[in-house]
Amino acid sequence: MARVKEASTEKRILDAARRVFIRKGMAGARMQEVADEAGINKALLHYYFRDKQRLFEGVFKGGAEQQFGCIWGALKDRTDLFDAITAFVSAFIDRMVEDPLLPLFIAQEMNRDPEGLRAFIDRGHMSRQHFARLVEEARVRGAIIDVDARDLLVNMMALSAHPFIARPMILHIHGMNEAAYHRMILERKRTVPDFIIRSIRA
Amino acid sequence: MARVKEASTEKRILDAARRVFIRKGMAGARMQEVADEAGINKALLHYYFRDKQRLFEGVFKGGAEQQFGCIWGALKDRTDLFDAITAFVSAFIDRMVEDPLLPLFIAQEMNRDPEGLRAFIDRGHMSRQHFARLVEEARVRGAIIDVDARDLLVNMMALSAHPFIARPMILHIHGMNEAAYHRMILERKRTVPDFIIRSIRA
DNA sequence: GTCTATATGTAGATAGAC
DNA sequence: GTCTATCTACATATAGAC
Repeated sequence: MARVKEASTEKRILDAARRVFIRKGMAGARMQEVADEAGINKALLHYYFRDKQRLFEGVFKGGAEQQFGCIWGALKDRTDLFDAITAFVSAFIDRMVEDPLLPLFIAQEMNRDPEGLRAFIDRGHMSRQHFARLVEEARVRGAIIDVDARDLLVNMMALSAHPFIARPMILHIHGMNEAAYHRMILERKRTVPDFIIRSIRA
Repeated sequence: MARVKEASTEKRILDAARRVFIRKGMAGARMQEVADEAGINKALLHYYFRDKQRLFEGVFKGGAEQQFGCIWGALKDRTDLFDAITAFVSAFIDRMVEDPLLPLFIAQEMNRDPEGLRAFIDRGHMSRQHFARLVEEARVRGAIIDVDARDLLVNMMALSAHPFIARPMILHIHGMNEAAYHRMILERKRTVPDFIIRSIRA
């Protein structure tokens, strides 16, 4: 038992399916591609997960905490709005660097089936309430101008997520190569919070 | 000839295909659905456009001017950076209200085939150069802090496009109904330029 | 040009041997 | 549990009548 175990077949299927679904979306994903990427055979997918839909759910249901927990979590511990904004954007970008296609995938699938990935999102509810309180508190003590907390959160998510969603467009428009793009992304962990804070500071 | 003509079959196919492709993406779109929506029969699609790929190209090749011309055009005529930002965001949002699924579709398809929609994007090249000059000019005369024009443009596009791309998520996260969402979108024609300008003003 | 009917290809799903 | 072989369903594409 001291021997390092190979990842179980089920685990390898889930990992492979996750990559393929995120890369191609539900409609574009092929069971064959998942099988190939898991190093097994198509029939075995159906043995573990009855059909494509269930495989999809097996991958993404209940994975919300793992996917976004760290991002919403970054908000939770903060007592200062500006710190919260900085931590959120930084955590968001860090997470997306690991899985650059995730935001596009989620946008795609939520559009196809708004109920489907609801669990994906719900987990941050407490954190969002906390964030709204930080905004209100900062407004009361005159640290920021009068802004809508929901609008602000939309802007934070937009500025964090969009460079990943629009990656091919940005590469093309600005004639960037991989390295330049990656540099821009990393710099945005600093420039985006600055951008946001400058615009709301009283 | 004074009689009002029905839209030609080819035109109706293109219109229907456009709607279906934007709604479902290339992978998710079905020829049958296009045929139904055009009020004709599947075989006729193949008569006019040899296959699905060519239909897709027939819809989206060369349509760049129509799709984005008005947005880049909004930049072109401006001599003041702040006016340019306001006009761009406003034009972008107006355009997206007409076709709310367009930004998600483009992100999706550019990811699938980065070459495919290149023509879609290229048209704004002159406008982007003009925009970079406006940024530089504003910086020289001390109207704004030192910002990277490319980053700024990314932020403008992010703040304009993301609410459309993430619509289902925003509805869900903030517990909005259609009306509230629509109100927020329209208000963003004002709040987003304010947000941007505040953050770069010297 | 437009239709009905049909062929072809591909992907999801099952049967059954090992 | 894992494989090969096969079935079924569906989507794209074509043939041919009108």
